[in-house]
Amino acid sequence: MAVTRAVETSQTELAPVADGGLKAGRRGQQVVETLRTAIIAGRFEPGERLIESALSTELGTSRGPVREALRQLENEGLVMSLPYRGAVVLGVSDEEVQHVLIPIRLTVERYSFAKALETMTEDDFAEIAKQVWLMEQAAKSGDLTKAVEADLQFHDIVMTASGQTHTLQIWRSIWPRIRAYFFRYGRSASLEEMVEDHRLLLAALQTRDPKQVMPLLERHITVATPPPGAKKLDPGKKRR
Amino acid sequence: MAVTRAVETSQTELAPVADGGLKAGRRGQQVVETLRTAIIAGRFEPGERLIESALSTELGTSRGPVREALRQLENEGLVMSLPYRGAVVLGVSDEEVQHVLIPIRLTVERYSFAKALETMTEDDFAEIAKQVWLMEQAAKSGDLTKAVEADLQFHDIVMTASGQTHTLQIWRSIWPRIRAYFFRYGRSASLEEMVEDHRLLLAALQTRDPKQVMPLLERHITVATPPPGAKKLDPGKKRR
DNA sequence: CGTGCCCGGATTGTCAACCATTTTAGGATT
DNA sequence: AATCCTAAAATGGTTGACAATCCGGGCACG
Repeated sequence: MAVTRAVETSQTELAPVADGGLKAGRRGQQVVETLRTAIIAGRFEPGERLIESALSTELGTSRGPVREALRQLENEGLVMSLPYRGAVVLGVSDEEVQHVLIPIRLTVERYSFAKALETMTEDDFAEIAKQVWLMEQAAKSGDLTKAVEADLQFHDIVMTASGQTHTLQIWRSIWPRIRAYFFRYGRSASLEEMVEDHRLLLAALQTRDPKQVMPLLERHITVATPPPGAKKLDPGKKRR
Repeated sequence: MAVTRAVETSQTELAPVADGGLKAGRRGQQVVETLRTAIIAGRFEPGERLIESALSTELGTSRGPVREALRQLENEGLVMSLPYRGAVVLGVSDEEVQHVLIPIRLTVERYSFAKALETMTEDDFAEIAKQVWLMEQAAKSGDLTKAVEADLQFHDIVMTASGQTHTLQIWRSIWPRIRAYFFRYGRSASLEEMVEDHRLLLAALQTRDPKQVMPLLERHITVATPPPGAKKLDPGKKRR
């Protein structure tokens, strides 16, 4: 009873999200995280269809949360959904990453970090230090996923601290595609470099001096941009 | 049976969306448009709560489409929703408009217009010309709403023609807040100026020469930026 | 032999009724 | 006056059923 696929057969298994009972919280959010992780990790190919009923039985929920999750993923640019045709996984072109996603990330992070310099508390710094430490551990054991998670948290903490609603919201809708891109094609710099970047950033943040922070930040964001060689995969689009 | 309000009593009436029977299509999408228009036009105050059940009865649909609509509006930055607390209308700070939203709009439109120069067909130009004409008519009769709608379509057509999925998606998530901002505080330039801008832009596009287009585009986007004097309104946010 | 039409299965969109979970606002108690 | 408690309000999720739409394949026709 193979699920219908639009591209290839890459039989992806998803663990139910309803079990355990330990991790509470809204089902829908867990569905989002499960699917997002799966897509970013490349467990779904671009072009592949995501069928609501299939996902809901696989994840052990009803269609409601799955529908909401798909909408969320659509806003994160990981899928595109067409009326009565459902959601398909999207790819990202090299060009859009370079010319649009990275510049936007630069814009939001520059603004947010500048704001955060004025508002961050000692607790915030401590929380960030924790993420740096986690990143170090992950780097030592070569756990890319954990390192990336810490990276993510690092930036999320700073941007949350800046208290800029829209900026944060936009950032959260941008990063998943960038991550997906770097996961699909050769990744960015080495894990060690990544840790070092963040260690320096934390130190700079503590000085609360924009002149210290901004160069590091800009370098950190723009450096992780490997040479092209990417194909796009960006299924069907019609006129308006 | 006044609806519960969090800020003031601004008794807003919404026409049902289910009637008529002429305009078909997914209910949910119509709900989105109704609410978006209402918010942008300022018929809901920032801080005001949007209650699913109230909206669904007012609009004549079930809660399902309303829920999806609220999610969509959340991605457009018009509302923010917190777990078990529902959706609240958001304001936009002057600063975020200047330092984040406008720069992002610049990024996506520059890229998209450049791409479109290579791909636009005669039909596209014709469709754009139609919007310019509609804008002229609206300007003559002083119909701001219609003029803005044509403006919107103008840019949407070009960006759709460019075929850049993510860029288009991001643009659609950005413009509503910018519109809301300009509607709330004194608007941008005059309608005549707006028409002239687009007329020139269309002519420039037809030359397919980036050197002709870009200066006009950048001026068009950045010019509409009235002096500050804005308050923010950006209800409750906690730590992560 | 190709072309176009029609049909039925698959999938999304919507509805309705219901219960669980959580927040919130009063009210009672101390 | 402050605290705790309770009940109403609202959201989150479930189920089951339809309606609307898309898509692929078979069939008749040129």
